[in-house]
Amino acid sequence: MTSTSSRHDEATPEADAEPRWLTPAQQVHWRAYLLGSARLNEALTRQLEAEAGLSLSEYEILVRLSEVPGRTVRMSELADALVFSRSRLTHTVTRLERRGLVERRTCSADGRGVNCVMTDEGFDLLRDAAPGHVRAVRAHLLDLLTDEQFAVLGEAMAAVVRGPAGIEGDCKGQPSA
Amino acid sequence: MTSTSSRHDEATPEADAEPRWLTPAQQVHWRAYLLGSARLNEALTRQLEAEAGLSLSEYEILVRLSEVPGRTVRMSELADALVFSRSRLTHTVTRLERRGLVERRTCSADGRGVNCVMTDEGFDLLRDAAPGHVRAVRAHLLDLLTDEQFAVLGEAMAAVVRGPAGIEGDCKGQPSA
DNA sequence: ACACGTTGCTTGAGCGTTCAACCACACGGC
DNA sequence: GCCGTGTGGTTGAACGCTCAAGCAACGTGT
Repeated sequence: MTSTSSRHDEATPEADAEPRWLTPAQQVHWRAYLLGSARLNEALTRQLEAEAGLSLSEYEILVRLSEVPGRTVRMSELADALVFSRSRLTHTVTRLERRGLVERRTCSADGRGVNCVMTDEGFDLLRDAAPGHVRAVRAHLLDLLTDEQFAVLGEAMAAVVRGPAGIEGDCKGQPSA
Repeated sequence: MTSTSSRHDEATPEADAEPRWLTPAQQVHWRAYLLGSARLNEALTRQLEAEAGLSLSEYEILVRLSEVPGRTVRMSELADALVFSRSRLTHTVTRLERRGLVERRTCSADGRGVNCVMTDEGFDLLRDAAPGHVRAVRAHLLDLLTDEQFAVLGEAMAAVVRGPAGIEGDCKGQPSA
């Protein structure tokens, strides 16, 4: 998928300074990445859904909230930290709020701002959900890799996060938008 | 996100043979993975959408079709190869068909089967779309990594695809379902 | 004090994926 | 021949995300 190769249009004559296709080896790795990341995502999503009734996004929000004193974070900060669009965060928090895991509180000191506060229920749910999630991460990723491999993977993805060197259009902050 | 750490519940007394949390280093890598894969996906999705009006799923289907003689693949094979649910494939192919990029043809030799055939239009579109996609893959992934790193990444993800050693519940075939 | 642009968040429509039925054909036993 | 089971594929509702529009409060200039 998402290829990159072509049996129809081999290496083009134009100087191969900017190669049009991937080498076979690159293709194999690229496809492995696509497949693997899809599978991993799916496995974690299912596990969380089954054991805690949470989506990954919801889980990430709860985790973030649990990490700060007061379990309170402003919507915009939350969105930036998780690299969610504001709209996405609004929708997801609305769902969490309906379930009583989180509360909205208008921000003193800035009438526009909204603070997202984790309730005790939310905290308890996260506490119960976390071990299973960690187990899943281990089972589907960590335990399958050597420490070496995992470290390289982490560094590689960190490079991806940093993004292409000179870009202006789609670098950081809001998911490009 | 998706943590794995806890400032509230340190190492539990129970033999730490099965550690409950990730080490700080592991956390860093894990978060990098989550962020990076999200970003990469987004970048590629946007690029394809903008330049060819295709989603990644649609693109993958076209690629697969373009790779076989006759540009014809049975729905179920397509689903297995791409690791799409059957339903997802049906919907996506329906959209592609409406745009004239693909045709459905009932399968001789098995009345239930349906063959998915790429039209010339579909092929032309893919041909036009591919270079831009490859460029994006390079810009957002390949060019940011050393060959070493990319190779390790590929192998690591291949291990993920293979999955946990002894599982019966959710290994291959249909996305677990 | 007031208009203006900006920032923070929400809203609703549209789209793609999932899930749970569901139909249609194939293959086996009888 | 005819049921029953299994397989291939489709359908429609629910759900989550995106996008574009909207509203409300801040801040600045005049």
